[in-house]
Amino acid sequence: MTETYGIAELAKEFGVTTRTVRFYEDKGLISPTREGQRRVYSPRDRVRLRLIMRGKRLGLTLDEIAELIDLYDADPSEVTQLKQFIGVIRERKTVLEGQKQDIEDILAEMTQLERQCTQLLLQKQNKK
Amino acid sequence: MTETYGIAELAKEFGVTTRTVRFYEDKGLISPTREGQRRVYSPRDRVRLRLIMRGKRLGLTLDEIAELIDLYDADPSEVTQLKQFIGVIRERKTVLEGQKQDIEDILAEMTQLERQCTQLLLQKQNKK
DNA sequence: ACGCTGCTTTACGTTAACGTAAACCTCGCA
DNA sequence: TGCGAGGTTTACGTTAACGTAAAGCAGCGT
Repeated sequence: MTETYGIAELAKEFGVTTRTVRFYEDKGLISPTREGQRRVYSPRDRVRLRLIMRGKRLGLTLDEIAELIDLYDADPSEVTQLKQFIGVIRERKTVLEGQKQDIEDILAEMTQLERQCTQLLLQKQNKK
Repeated sequence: MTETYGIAELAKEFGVTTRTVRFYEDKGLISPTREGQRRVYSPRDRVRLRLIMRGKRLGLTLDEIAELIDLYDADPSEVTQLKQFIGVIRERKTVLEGQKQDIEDILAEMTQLERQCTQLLLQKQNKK
């Protein structure tokens, strides 16, 4: 018996509403089974939700997230598919590396700005 | 005479439409001067546009970007303001560091996935 | 004078990602 | 047996970030 979860349970864990969880199902991002009319979520569904949240934090759209999830899921056996698969991964990597660079740039600037402010603050307090 | 730019010029440089540039003005993100009825953009406006684009790449909303730009602009002289200012910067930094971590995690996974695929591809080709 | 090109305002349309409301099951229990 | 808590479907509403279309001015080349 593998573990299962209710919708409210999962929603709470990820800090979203049940509406949101159902919405993701509509979009085909997760596919819980049913127990009567109720949705039952597996650990696999939980993993997907975690991936979705991570994607959202990165500013991806749900469609983009769906693409990425499909990438993990699809078990490509044909050679042409494999090559294409690798291509998509590389593209994604390039984008992500760009974003990482952006973040590092901004972080550097902010650290600098923070230093200046702290400095200014110290000066002001010494004068008093 | 400091350099100026037309709207089409700037739009092209940043790969957006003129509509977008005007939209950012509506939102108060940039404030070009006028020459008759035409908009005239300064180097300062260009810098703002660059900041806006960077923010967008990071998945920030325009409102959030506006906040950040205000942070750079506001020249805070009061001590309480300064402290608040530093607080906001630290919050932002925390968020950004989280995102950076997310990206690094995903990048690692993708590299791994890519390796597996390349491996698989080689095997297939050797068998032929 | 005419027409083209580029800019302008005004305003309605569109997509993504949910929010929110209504109306209906159904299970456990007081 | 009644009912409240939590789940369900259906469907219309909302916000952000523009797209797109209409209609009009301004300069300038012929």
